[in-house]
Amino acid sequence: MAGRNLSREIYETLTARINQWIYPPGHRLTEEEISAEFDVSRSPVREALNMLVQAQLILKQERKGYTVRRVDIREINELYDTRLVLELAVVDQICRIGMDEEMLAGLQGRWRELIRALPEMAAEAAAEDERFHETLAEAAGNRVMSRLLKDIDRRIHFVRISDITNPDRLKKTCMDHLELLAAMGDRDCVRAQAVVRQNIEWGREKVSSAMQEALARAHGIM
Amino acid sequence: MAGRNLSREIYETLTARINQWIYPPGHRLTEEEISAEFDVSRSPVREALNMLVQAQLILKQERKGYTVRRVDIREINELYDTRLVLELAVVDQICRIGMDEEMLAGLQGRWRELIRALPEMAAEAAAEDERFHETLAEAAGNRVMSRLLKDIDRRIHFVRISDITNPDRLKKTCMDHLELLAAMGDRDCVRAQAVVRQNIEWGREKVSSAMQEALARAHGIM
DNA sequence: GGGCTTCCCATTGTATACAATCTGGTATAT
DNA sequence: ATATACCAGATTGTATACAATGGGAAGCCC
Repeated sequence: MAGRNLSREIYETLTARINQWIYPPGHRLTEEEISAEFDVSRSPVREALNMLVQAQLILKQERKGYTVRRVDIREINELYDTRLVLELAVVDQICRIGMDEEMLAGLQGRWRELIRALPEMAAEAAAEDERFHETLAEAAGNRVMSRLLKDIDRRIHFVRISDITNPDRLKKTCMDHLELLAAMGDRDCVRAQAVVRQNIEWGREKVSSAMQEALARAHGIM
Repeated sequence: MAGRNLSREIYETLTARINQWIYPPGHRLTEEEISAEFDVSRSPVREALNMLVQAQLILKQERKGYTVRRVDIREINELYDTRLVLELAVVDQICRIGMDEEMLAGLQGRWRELIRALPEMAAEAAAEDERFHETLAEAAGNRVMSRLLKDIDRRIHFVRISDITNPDRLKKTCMDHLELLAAMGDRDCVRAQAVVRQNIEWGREKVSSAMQEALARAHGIM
């Protein structure tokens, strides 16, 4: 059973399960059990679990085991605060140095497309949204911030997914993105930052309802 | 050879060696070699190396090996930019909510002590400095930012160490910290942010000279 | 019955063996 | 002389076996 990277595959599968609450918060994971399920040895499983610990998705208690991290409202708020700070900096930087015309046009095109083809495109929208923020951070010329934003997004993924799968919310997300792009095109920093602030705060308000949805979905599956 | 956590010990030893440029950028590391040196199996070594990859200190090329990451000036600048953004947010938040009187007094006391006992205290100053920024982030009530700042500090550690070991620079660091504390005590956000900005920009200017020092130190050791 | 002790089981921590893959060089054919 | 095929060494990827630890349940003493 060798060839391609097992650790990564297992990591991604487990990540998905955690995000979908198939493994709900508090769920216990053991190396033995997972290696049995995937029919691999403990070695790659162990690496996958270590990655999940690094990604802050699970908790490791030495010699005791792994558990899916409980949702901590305060922490989610801190993540939103941090994301806000970083995105404001990114947008500020872009307004300062200006955005590549081609990139701007490309993003606008894609999001206009998306808003037109709603809600069939919803599935692709999730990935597209992550790419949007990633592209912005890169446009600002700061790969470190780009990566931090990605890490933060991963940790609030289960909340954001609600924004995306719900057609109404997705529509608002599209509008926000287009307005943000327009503001940045005009290099209007104040307006751009206002959009970002509003967008993120609006997402934050949805946290508790998103959690309920996640819980319901988890129960629906089981 | 079991009992305490070998991976962590190895990780910390290797981290120190990388920061001191005992393993200079580009240096190759192999699991076999390290396990031989520490007289342990490849398992804990492998975990330690994975941690170093996560910490962005080394690079892993699948089925080829590990190398100490080369210093990338652009990346260092991005790290400084990110650190600036986060620290400004922390200070802003503290000015907004006010700082615990006791904590403020404690920090002021310690840094006045440090500045008085210069330069004998230089050794302790390094750890004290990291604790300072950590305490601030916690005072702002955002543990996520605290952790991110810590991660960033780890990655620019070899630069910061120059600021600390050099008596003149250390003195300036102390003064900056005291002024920052004073400004935050007055809840004077503008002044506090100005101090932070100045302090970080000043550190950034020292990057290239710090790198030369690190290189010289590395050669001196060898 | 309550508290203490002891033992066993679950689980991770570590060691070792084997498989797969990449790199480089060398031999061979043209 | 050059290009190609192939072999050997180095290195990580994976599997398996054993050690150590911690927790909980059962049993025992009071």
